[in-house]
Amino acid sequence: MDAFEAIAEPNRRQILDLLKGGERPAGDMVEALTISQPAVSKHLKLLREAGLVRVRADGQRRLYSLEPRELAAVETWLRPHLEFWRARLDALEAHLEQEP
Amino acid sequence: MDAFEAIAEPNRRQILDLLKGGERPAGDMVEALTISQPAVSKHLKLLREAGLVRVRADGQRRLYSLEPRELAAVETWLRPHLEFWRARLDALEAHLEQEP
DNA sequence: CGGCTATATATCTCGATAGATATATAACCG
DNA sequence: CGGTTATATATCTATCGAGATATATAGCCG
Repeated sequence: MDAFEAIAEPNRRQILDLLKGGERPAGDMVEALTISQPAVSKHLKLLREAGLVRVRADGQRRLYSLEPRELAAVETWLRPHLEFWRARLDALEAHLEQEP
Repeated sequence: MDAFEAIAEPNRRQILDLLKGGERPAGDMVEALTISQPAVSKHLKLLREAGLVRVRADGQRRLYSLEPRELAAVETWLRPHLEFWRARLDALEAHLEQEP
């Protein structure tokens, strides 16, 4: 599963949002989400395989953290579109200023 | 279907990429992609419903163009993550410069 | 009108995904 | 060791998404 599919799922985006605050044990995600522990574990596995998070063991806990490399790939696709959009907005503004 | 799910599909990303070049008839997308005409039509419908493209009729053709409003929602989610990433890269660079 | 072109919709099938419950693994603690 | 906690895996089910083929709609042209 690629990064685009990975971030298409709301629970997974929420996990990534939590990890913006720094490294966190899997249990934190289970608490924060409204789905079962195994479901969270499965999402974490997908995020790992998509290269969006890293894990390290800490006793019986697993500490997850962001691995932003693959998110950058999303941005690489998205950026030209945002630029296209900004260009159109700029053109619109210029037009409006022409006839105020 | 929201914008995140919409851009998760490669054929749909390719359609959006084509439309960066400006308004285009549905037939152009059918030519460019390797899937059937009805499959393309279905993707176009999804993109319309997701608010990512607009259509207008031109005789028997339908002209599609980008509607970037919803893509901005993706950026809104993505941007803080990219900033998190940049902060870490900057920290790494600073560290490397410390010991050259 | 009749045929042709462009596009959309209907229907079906297959594979993938998300979830749940049950169970396994494995580290810690007494 | 035995129990407890934290997390992962197995299995099953229901739903969904993407594709194909077949068909409908609708505008154009002679």
